[in-house]
Amino acid sequence: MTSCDYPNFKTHFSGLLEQAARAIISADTVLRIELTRTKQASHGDYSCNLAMQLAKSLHKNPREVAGLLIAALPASPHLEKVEVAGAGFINLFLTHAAKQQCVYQVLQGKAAYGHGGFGQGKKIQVEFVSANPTGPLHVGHGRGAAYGASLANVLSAAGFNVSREFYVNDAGRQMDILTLSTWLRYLELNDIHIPFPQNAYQGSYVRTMAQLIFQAHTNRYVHQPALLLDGLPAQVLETVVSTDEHLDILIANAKKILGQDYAYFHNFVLTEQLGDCRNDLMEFGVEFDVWFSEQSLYDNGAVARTMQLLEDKKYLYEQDGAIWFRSTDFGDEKDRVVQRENGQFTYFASDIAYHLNKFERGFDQVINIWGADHHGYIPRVKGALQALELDPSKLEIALVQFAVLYRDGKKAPMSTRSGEFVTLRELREEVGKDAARFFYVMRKSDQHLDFDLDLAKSQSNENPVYYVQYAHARVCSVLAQWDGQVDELNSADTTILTNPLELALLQKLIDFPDTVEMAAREYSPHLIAFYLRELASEFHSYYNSTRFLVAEIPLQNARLALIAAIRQVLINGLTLLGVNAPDKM
RNA sequence: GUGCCCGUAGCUCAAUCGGAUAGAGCACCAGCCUUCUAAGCUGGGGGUUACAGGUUCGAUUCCUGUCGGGCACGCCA
Repeated sequence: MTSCDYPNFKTHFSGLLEQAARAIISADTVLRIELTRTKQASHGDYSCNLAMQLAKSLHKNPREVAGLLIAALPASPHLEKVEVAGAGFINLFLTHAAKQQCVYQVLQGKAAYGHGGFGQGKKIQVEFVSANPTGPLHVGHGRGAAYGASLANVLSAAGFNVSREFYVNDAGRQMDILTLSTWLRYLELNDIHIPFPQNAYQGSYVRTMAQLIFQAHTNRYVHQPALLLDGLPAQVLETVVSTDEHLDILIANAKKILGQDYAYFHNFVLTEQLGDCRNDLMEFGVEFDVWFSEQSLYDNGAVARTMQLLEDKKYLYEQDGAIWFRSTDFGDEKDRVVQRENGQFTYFASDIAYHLNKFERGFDQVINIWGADHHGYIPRVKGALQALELDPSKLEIALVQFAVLYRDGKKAPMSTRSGEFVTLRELREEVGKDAARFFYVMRKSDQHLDFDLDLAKSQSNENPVYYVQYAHARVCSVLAQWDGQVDELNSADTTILTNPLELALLQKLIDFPDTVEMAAREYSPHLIAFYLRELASEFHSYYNSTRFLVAEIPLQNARLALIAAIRQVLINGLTLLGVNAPDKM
């Protein structure tokens, strides 16, 4: 059987219902055919509420409309029967043959089963993580990484041409603070002790970087540290409290004192942190097509050009020595500074240039995955796009709530600056990549995630990923004990598969491509995780109720074909989530 | 204070742009291994979907208000 003989049933039945509807309504009526999978077997396999939608405009009751629609419904070889039920639902029943043939679709489709053409090859960019390279990734970044990577996989499977991008904030003040922090720690190693500002980077990795530089260069970068405190009020030496101004003075002094060597420190810490980040993500199964440098937007003049564009369109003005963008023209609460009094561009300025650059690259859709704490930033970015006469609807911003950590039943503190945080690397080492990846996408991304570290570390069966992986391992075990090749199962007679458990499993396999499409449409990879749990659950029930390796060869082959197909779909789904499917557990 | 998000079983969460009797997991109770992996299965109890109104054939979903929680309100990124 070829794929054109075997349709997507949702699409197939939607088409039939549309034809039926056209026969009883006027041509200009807008139709929205909604076909949903039923929850109860007695309601058939697919259900449609079209009759209820049309009842009002036709001045007939919904059940009567449903009757008319069914009467006008073209015949289909895949349709066992159609019924009117409840308030006017049209319930469609698939033939057993249609379900049974799905096994061949899966076994022949292999890794491609579930992939579809919903995306029509459109170019879509997913930008995610984009963490400041100022320290290790923590578990909050981990969620964005897991969500973004899974979403990108899902979109790709659904037929989009996906580009995964990491925006490297290598130009900002935070990098200067990290550079300063590292130099201060380096000076300490040379027995020069300058009070370490409270709001500088406290993490031990800063000392580690200082150590590396010290080991390679001893006191080469000591210079004149006494000048570092120039311009600082005397009392800062007496107190640990430090302000932004304090840091800015230290940074400016450090640049002056170090001269060319400042660039060495800056480059060293950037390279070190970015490399660490990249390795961390790679080990987490998260890879990017593009690492986009913020600094490059300054180096190639993009920021200046973008500011000039806004200036030409009269969206910029000067006040209090700074340059402001009129974001209130586009619904923002207040106008925003793009160039500070000291001449420095803000993060927002380069971000406008970055988004202009994204649009110039010709994506049909751009998705930014941000931590939910950045939601207030959305209106100004969308406003900037409008100011540049770009279509804001092409930019989708998916907010990911931070994971809230619990340790010993209490919230664990998480702050990059204070150094009190659980890193993504620690999490991976403790619970494993698979559990972490699955755990992260078990919840809808815009919901808070309570991450119980003790539970996640427990390596017990409470980790839901084991349940799905175990189903896969069980199929592998059975097939290993059978002395045949899976390819032989393509000729199995699946019409023997008629018990309710088997029919439900067959329907579940049919659902997979629809689930992938839905996950892509809704930017919701968690649907894949839920689907996999359900498929695994139905398989485990089947496993416990039915013996596969039986004497009757046709029956055995039919059952083995089914579980081989289940295994394939488990693999395909787990792959979308970046989770391994081990043969043995 | 203003804006955005959220409130579903004891706990953590689903519920396909408004659909049929609101579903899972964990926890709890009772069962199932001389048979392909018990990291499994079967059965059971558990709900006024925060609260009060509104919209309609139908509301966990949309609107208004109240209460409770989170986040954001920088010339940080």
